[in-house]
Formats: sequence, C-alpha cells, structure tokens
Amino acid sequence: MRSSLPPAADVAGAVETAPPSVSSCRPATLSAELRISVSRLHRQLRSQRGEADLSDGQYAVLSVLDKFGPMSPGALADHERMRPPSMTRTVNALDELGLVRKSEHPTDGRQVLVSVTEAGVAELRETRRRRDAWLTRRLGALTAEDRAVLARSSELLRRLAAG
Amino acid sequence: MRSSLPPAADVAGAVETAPPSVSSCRPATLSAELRISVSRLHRQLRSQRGEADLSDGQYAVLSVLDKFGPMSPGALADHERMRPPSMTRTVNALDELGLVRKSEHPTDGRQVLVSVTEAGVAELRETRRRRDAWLTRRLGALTAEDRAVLARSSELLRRLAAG
DNA sequence: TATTGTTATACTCTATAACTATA
DNA sequence: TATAGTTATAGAGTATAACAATA
Repeated sequence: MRSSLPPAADVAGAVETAPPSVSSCRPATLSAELRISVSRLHRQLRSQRGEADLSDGQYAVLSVLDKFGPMSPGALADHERMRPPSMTRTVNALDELGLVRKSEHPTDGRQVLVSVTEAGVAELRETRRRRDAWLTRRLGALTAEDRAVLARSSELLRRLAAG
Repeated sequence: MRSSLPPAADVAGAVETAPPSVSSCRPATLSAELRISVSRLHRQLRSQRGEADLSDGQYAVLSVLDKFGPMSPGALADHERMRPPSMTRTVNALDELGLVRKSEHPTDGRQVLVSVTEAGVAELRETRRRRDAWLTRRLGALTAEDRAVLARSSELLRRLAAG
C-alpha cells in the first residue's frame, strides 16, 4: 500500500526552477511536507536506537559540551531549545552515569558549570559509532550528491530550529 | 555539589573548525549531524504547535487518509512507522473528535477501515494553515534556493525513514 | 495456527509552577 | 527584586505484552 517515492531527479543546475514532483518549494506547502518528514524520521531514528544507548537529549548535550567546552545548564537549555527543568534532568542523568561533571562557577554562586568527563568523551565516540550505524548505512546507499543535499539541509534545519 | 573546577576549554577548540555548510558528506559524520538537526527541529516544531491543534501523529494520519483514501489501522501504522497499539490510540482520538470514521472491511471481518470525514478534511485544511504559520514564515525568510534544497531533502528524509 | 486489532500498562521526554539560593 | 537552578508534578507520545475475534 505504501507509495514508492519518485526517483531523485538531477538537481545540479536546476535547483531553482524545477521543484520535485512531491515537494513544492512554496513555503506553505514545503512547511507541511517538511513537518511530516521530520516527524517520521525522528520516530524511526528513535526506534532504531540501541537499547543501551544514550537518549537523543543526552547525546546532544554531550556533543555540545564536547564541541564548545563547559557550559551552564541554562546555556545548554538555551542551545538545545529545551526548558531548564528538562535540561536539569538530562544533565543529572549524565552525571549519574559519570559522563559529565558539575562544578561551581568561579564568580557566580548561582551558576553551575557542566563539563564532559573523559568517560563522557569515550562514550560519545562509541555511541556515535554504534548507534548511527543504521542511519550511516542508509546514507551510504545514497548518491554523494544526495548526501550533499542532506548535509546542506542539516544546516538549514538547524537554522530553522534556532527560531 | 562537586568542587573541582573544570579545565576551562581544552576540548573546545580542536573539534570542528570547518564551516558547517560543507560540513561533511561522509555518511558517518552526516549521520551524527543529521540526527541532532532532526531531533532539535522536531522539538522546536512541537513547542511551536498551537494549543488546540492536532498532534503530529493525528495530523499525519489525517494527511495520509486524505491523500490515499480509506485504510486499515495496520496499514496506517505501517505507513507512519508506528506500532499498531499507538495507531489505535491515534485513530481513536481522531474518531472521538469526529475527524475520522471506522467501518467494517467488506470481506475481512478482522479488519477495520478508517476514513476521513468531511469535518476531518476541513480540520486538516485549517490546521495546516494555522499551525504551520511559524515554519512557513521562517521558510519564507530563506532564499528560494535554500527552500529547493529543503524540498529535495524532505523527500530524502522520507526515503531514509522508510527503512 | 496466523493475523488484525484492542486493552492494559509502563516508560521516556518535555513542560509548567512553585521553591531555594545567590546577586 | 531578578536570576540560576532545582523539585514536584503532569501530560503527550510511544512501546511491549497479553487478549479477543476472525481467517
């Protein structure tokens, strides 16, 4: 019953003028399409996640800390578009796993600095390798050009999420 | 609270200095990037959703029924990459709202046929217009070329989700 | 016996509101 | 009084396991 999507058309030079048959470039139509696509892939990614793996939120936080260095929970929440209490939970979970460490802010007694531990870095590396296996495999089956489109869109999706 | 001060930024600088737009077309790296982007946008979309609106799942189901016609819950679950019990819940919620109708399968007594009602079609149209306002506005702020990339990627994301 | 769908139950993730401690 | 973080609590969304009805 599932519809087979049309084969990817060549996009090299014709990006601006030739919209794919399914997805329109009109903002309103694209919006509806994109929402469903993102929602569906999100669900699929979650179900493909290994049992022992970090949650999406935990993984994202660890990535951010690894990338940008120690940060306060508030800054993390802001960065991940999460509410502070949700971030507290995520950080505490990571702390209990020994993957991050909480320490006092040098000058502001209210703040907390969260930093990734060595175990966290190792876990991040391992998790990245293991749990993205499914998606990595599927991406490998695409053409390099399709992957280029996705790489570019990944950045655009972030910009959209940045509100 | 733990006392040791974190080493300020020994991990921060070394990780990624290349501009994200060429971030990487390597499947493994792209996989990690894409997962975080999709996850973050999904969260943002959910939080931007209007109070009275349909949930993502409800919206998607209504869209599918509108697009492909009546379908069994099993087929819907398959299409949306959901488990049957989850789909039962979604369909029942829509049924209680009067947006879909359940009827017997003509030949197979086990199956149920779910079809969208007129109220469902109207609600779909209205919801689409109202709740995608935020995303539509943000998409409108992009260049036509960026939108073309996203339109193309939307299709690719679906193919990825289709497992 | 296999398949379709449902019920019962539980878990994960996130949010809001109220509270504590510091500035 | 304002800000950073936490605790308590609730809600949405999805999953697994067990069950009923039909093929």
